[in-house]
Amino acid sequence: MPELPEVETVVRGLQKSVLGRKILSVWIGKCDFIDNPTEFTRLSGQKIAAIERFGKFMLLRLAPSEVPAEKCSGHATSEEASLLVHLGMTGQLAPSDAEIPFDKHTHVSLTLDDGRELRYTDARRFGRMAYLTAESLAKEIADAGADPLEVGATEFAERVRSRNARIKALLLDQSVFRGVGNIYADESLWRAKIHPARVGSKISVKEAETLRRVLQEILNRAIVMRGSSISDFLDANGEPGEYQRHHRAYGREGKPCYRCRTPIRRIIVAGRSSYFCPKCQSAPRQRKPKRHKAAR
DNA sequence: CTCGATCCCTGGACGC
DNA sequence: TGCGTCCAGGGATCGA
Repeated sequence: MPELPEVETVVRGLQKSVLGRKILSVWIGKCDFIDNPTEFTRLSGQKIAAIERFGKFMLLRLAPSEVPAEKCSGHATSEEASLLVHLGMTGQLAPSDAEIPFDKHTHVSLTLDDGRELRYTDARRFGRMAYLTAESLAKEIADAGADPLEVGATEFAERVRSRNARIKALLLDQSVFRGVGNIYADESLWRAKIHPARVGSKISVKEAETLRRVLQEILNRAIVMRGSSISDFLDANGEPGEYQRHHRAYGREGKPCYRCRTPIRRIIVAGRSSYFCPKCQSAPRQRKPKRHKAAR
């Protein structure tokens, strides 16, 4: 499942393989995951001028490809557009030789000026694509949370401690921090010894800083290892990542904690599986007064 | 504001 | 082999 490190890995691969290429034509299959499929015709003739990661999104910045100098006098129409890509759970964006047949779940294919095709393949179609004008891009950016790799101690603590939602929910909330998903949320909480059901406002400044530090360490380390391949994540070269070998909590239900050997437990927090060590990550003192649950 | 529930979607695991 | 069932999960949305 692509989170920040996986998306960063794909972006770096695409920067090497398709940056600067011109898009000659567009093919679209199923398009229920595309905001505005009819706009995709505008991709033709544009150049991939930059490729960036924004949270879990990839942003392919487009630029009108050069026109013979004498012909372009106006050039005012060039409102900079972008192609937004979210890989969802099973999305892949990678160049492919044009002769290779489409995968069963290839839904978008952009023919490039070097004969290859940049293909989007996504079995579950939990991803998202959109052709964004500068204006709609600005709105996407305005709605996003802080970049977890760049956020400072003060802002991190503020974003956590000003909320009454559980820390797990806050980490997953893309309007709080952009790019963190279930794996890296659990991994960072385990490392910081914070229970996933702790309420944000009850996290101490010290704990928040520990969490920020380990989250950044984990994300950076995972980027170096080219992400975690849990289900079917492959980078832009079709290769899996390695970070899943370093998971300490995620997916380890019943297995011994790497610190204290206590079996890792799995509970649902914020509607998501949450793996944690019941000994290292002590439960919040006061749970909400849930009548039947409290009785024992 | 925060929560849970529901939906989207398919493949993989599992039971029979 | 082939069903049926359950589960995974990011995000949108809706009602409590």
